[in-house]
Amino acid sequence: MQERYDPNEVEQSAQRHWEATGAHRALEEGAKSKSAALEAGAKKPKYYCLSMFPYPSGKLHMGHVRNYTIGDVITRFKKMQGYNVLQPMGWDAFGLPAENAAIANGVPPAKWTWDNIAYMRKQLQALGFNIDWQRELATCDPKYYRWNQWLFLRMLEKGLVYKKTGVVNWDPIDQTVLANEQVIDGRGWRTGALVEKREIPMYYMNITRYADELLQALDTLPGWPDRVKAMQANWIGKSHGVNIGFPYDISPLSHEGRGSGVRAGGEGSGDRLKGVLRVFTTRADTLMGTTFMAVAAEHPLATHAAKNNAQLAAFIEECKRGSAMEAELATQEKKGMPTGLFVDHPLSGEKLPVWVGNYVLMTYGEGAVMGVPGHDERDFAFAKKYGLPIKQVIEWPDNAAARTHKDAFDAALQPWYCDYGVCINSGKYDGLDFEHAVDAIAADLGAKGLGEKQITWRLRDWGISRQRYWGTPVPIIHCPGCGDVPVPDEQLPVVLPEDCVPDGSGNPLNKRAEFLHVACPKCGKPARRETDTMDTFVDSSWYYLRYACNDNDKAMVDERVDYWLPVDQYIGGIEHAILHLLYSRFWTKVMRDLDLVKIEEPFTNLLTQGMVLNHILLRKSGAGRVEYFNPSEAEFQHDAQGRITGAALTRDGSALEYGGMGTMSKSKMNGVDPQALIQEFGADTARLFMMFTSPPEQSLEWSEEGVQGSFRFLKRLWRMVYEHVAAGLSKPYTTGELSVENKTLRYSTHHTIQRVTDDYGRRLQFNTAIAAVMELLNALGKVGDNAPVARAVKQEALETAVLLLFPIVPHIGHALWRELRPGSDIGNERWPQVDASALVQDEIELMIQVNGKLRGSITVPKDAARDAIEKLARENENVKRFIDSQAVKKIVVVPGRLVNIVV
RNA sequence: GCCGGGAUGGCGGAACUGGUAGACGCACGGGACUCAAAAUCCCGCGCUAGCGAUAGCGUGUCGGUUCGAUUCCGACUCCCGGCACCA
Repeated sequence: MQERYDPNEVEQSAQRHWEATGAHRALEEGAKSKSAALEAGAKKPKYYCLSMFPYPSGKLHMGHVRNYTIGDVITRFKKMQGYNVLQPMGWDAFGLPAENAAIANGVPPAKWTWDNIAYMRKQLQALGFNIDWQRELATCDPKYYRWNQWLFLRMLEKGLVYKKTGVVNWDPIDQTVLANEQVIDGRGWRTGALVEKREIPMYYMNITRYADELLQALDTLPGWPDRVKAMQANWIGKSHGVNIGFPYDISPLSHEGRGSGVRAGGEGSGDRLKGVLRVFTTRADTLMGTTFMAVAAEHPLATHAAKNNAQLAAFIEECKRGSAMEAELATQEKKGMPTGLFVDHPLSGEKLPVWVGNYVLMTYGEGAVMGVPGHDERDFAFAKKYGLPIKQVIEWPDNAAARTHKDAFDAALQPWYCDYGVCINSGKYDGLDFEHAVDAIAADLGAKGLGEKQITWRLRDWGISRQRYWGTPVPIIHCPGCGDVPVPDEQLPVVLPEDCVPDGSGNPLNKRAEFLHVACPKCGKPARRETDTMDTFVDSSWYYLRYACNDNDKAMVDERVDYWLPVDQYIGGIEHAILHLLYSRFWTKVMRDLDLVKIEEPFTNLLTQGMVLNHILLRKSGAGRVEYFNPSEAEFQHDAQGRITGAALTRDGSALEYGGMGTMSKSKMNGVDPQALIQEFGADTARLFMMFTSPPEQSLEWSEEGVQGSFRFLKRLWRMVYEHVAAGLSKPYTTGELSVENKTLRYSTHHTIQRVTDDYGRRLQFNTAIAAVMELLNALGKVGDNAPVARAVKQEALETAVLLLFPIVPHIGHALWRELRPGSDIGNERWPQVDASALVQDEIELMIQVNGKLRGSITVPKDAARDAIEKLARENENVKRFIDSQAVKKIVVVPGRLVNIVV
């Protein structure tokens, strides 16, 4: 055995061995691997461990390394526990960055993407993951995306895909549609032109048809983090309320009332407009407090009123230009303008002015709200600003609990409140609580045909059309005679030409005659192919199914999907908590209803890993510009307590400002290249550092010293095995008399197995598992006894440490196991078992408290009686000082833990 | 604004079900080895007082429940993430 730990040699040798033995293949039969044969043919349970596939951006970043290491640790642990494990890998290969790269470098997105995939695959292989590479897939491969098209057509047949207009960001100079991220301060990122909103026809998937099921089924996912389920529930946004109609009969004569100074005009035109303005509200109990109506800028009534009112038209344009982002809507100043139109209150008949409000969303509910400034914060702000009346119609119920709450609220001096109470100033509804008031009001509205209870969803249908090149072509042909014709199945896939080079001005497919011009599948006459492509979330909505059968060119899925699915453990970033996971759940349910899969939900357990952070160093130059620097290029300065105060650029010593910790990103220049890390310390050190520095769900702070520490630990582990082996191998301990020292080490060994098994299997907390093994090795290093029995106990401890660490650092584990057990392969070893007899302790230590404060400890036999424990505790010298002459009121004994004497 | 998450030594973090706060590691200090350095090994390390035994204080702030609270409850402060065409 070599004395020095050489990660490079160890890792290459281990990887060659795994490659040669096919150690990472996943077979459906489950009984073909060597370790399974040891089980006398017993069929293994399957375990599907999946990490979210990467976008092939060029090279791996630390977030990938972390994500895939977590998955690999779980995979290898489960494998050792006797599961038939599948861990696949693939590429989320369509998307905007490839087009941006094409614009920048003139390289076709296809070439750029495939080159990136080749490089990143090498990087992943260098990390030693237990991945079955024969199942690899890339979503930009026609063999994959043809099934996007195929399922799209099935959904079209079922009415789950439909066409309607949608709003997009339009860059008038480049004549192209922009993603939100390409719009900066309302202008195109490349051209700087003011971006317009345009309505264009798009395809939508009817996810709202599944809204209720997607919401209900969250309760069937105990293995998902609560916060992810909360985010999804919130996103789906089911709310119970009442749809209320406010009738109007608009003629020029009705333009009276409030002196707004704005006239809707149209006098003499004589058109009367009759109808009903519909709103959705969850607070129908406040209907009698309505003092105005507010509609969205896109609302038909607003459009109508603006026809002859230039000022209003201008305001509407301003609103439309504004952001549709909820965060901005919620915090921006409430602005409005009266339309000059009035509607009738459905119950009181009172005339209510209709305003256009910038805080009303056309896309939610009916695009209009009833303004109840007495009991809604936004309405209140709006009414205050424009001098609209505020009417209180809810009073706190007459009970003490509510009154306290009310008083607290009044103390904040807010003249409105929106909590639930009983109706006042509401005529016949006075005295009714929320539920009864809503029922009564809904019934009365129903009798007049002006309202009914309704359930509204925040979730909207999923618009999948993208006016881009690098994506799955939508399999539709537009025929002047036959309309939109689906591409027949036998003509699939509609292959994307791979040699296009987008230049940023429009979709290059529109310039491809051979792609564009086709014969109509129905009538055979010249027709035009759809050039929109699909949202890349389509690609990622079902890739986890395809891993099971990526070689099937006859069907989207087959019976192997029934074997492997659902995914037992899914691992990925929290940033996908809503969209990707919701769309995947939706597709699973659609495929279930098409009899393609048998599962209800795709992912049984979900782990959302935290971000990888690093120091941010910056320098502000004159004109408000900020320049960022990579921490590896600087020396840090610390204060007396060791806190970072600043840094200096290594190359010229110039001062840099410290900007704290932030997510590794290109823009902040604080990324660390995993490749450099692997080259210097090896994959095992990288993996160990990632797993040791923080638990998977929390963010991870990069630290050069931390990496050094992980490397040092592996060197130490290597040396301990080396020294043990150099002194002659031993058989691991099985039976025989043990000294106290050896018994204690053996206790540590088995206690560590217990802790680590729980950390890997139940808690998914690897940092504490590693800490536990470190403790074991610390304990081992302290044993000086070298008699044969002691060496056997040490052999057992070392073997255990290597086995327990193997899922995290497989290469060194592979090498050390060969030394400890010449001729055997750790890849065939089972997870170590706890020997219960080793965990039996003769004596235990109990802490003694007096009035809850620690005052001493006693050591007692493990089965000591309560009386004896109390007696010993009271006799402790230090304890006596605190009891003094006071009477003991009570003694609490927590078995195995402590004694608390209360005086 | 809404929703979600978080706050523990100089730092990353541990304490799983209300029971020894600070495991493990990093940084730092001291020592051994060395001509010297690196590497490695050993010891110390929450704050304050004390030579020490030990004591007081201490888990963002304020209050509550309890024999006992980092953990449970109430109010608050600050930080981070998400909020519909990036993936």
